[in-house]
Amino acid sequence: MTDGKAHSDDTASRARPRSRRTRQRSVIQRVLLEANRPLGTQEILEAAQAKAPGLGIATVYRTVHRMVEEGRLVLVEMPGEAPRYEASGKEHHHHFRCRACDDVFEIQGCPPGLGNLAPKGFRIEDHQVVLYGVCPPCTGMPG
Amino acid sequence: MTDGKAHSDDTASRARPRSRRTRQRSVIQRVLLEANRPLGTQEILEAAQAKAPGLGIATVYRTVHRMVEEGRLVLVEMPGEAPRYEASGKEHHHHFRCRACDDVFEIQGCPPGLGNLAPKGFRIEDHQVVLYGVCPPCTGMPG
DNA sequence: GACTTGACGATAGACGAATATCGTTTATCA
DNA sequence: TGATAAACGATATTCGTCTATCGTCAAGTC
Repeated sequence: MTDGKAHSDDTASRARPRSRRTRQRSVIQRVLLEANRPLGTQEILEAAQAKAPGLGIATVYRTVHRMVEEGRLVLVEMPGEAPRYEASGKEHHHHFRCRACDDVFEIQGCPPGLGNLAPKGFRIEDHQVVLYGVCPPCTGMPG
Repeated sequence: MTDGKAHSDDTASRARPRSRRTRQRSVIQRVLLEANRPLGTQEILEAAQAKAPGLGIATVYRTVHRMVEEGRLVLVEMPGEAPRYEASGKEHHHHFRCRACDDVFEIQGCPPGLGNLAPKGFRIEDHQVVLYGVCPPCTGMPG
């Protein structure tokens, strides 16, 4: 570090260059925050390009990383798949992955007794539950 | 395809060439079947090389794939990590991942009520539970 | 409107995991 | 024991994901 906190704009993290509000950035943010499910980079790219033609994959990565750093986005990893991202600040929840459309949905709630699963000696700090099956649209049922 | 099934050796799967019992193969199999936890390809390689110096990574992949095809091994995927493999035929179980040593352990049992987690309309076919924390050796406790 | 520089798009490169290739070794069996 | 081809080790190649680079564009500011 050089002179550290220069004057004011010195929030929690480091003094990052003042960010600009661009069309691409707001589109990507809107896509992510309005989706009620975790999206992968390719999904984000396609959804964003619908609203901002020409938008490139590098911008998706740049924006996603920035949002994660800012704490507005959370990384969601499903076994054997590329990372997805979802809006942060939600209540504790898990995910459901549809085997028909490959989309991932949020599942509220949490099975009880998870803390007692591991035998004595294991210190459990966290957990993750993934459900697999078919989502309502793919079963032909309404939401 | 040419003439299809030629004469006899036409079991359930395709007619695979008669397999040979080599030192490398038995070492890898033993490593996997004796480990009571899922192993990654690198782990397998290192463990196997201890008993069969010079053993190469290609042989690990070859053997693992063969064992999966044969149904003797099961693919275990943890979020955001490379595949692991464990002996098949075990009872339904889940996994615990130690954040200190990165090893993955089997956890017997299964939290109740998983089938009721998803809202109406979702057809749940399967599930996976991953626990994170610190394993007994890493906490300094005995097994 | 002009300037500064953060952000953009395109794309080459890095990276780790997995596969394909190929000459050599060796298990198997007549 | 000798012939045959499965299996081997080494390594080049591929693959998907992500990062770095760079010339251009445009948001923010005076």
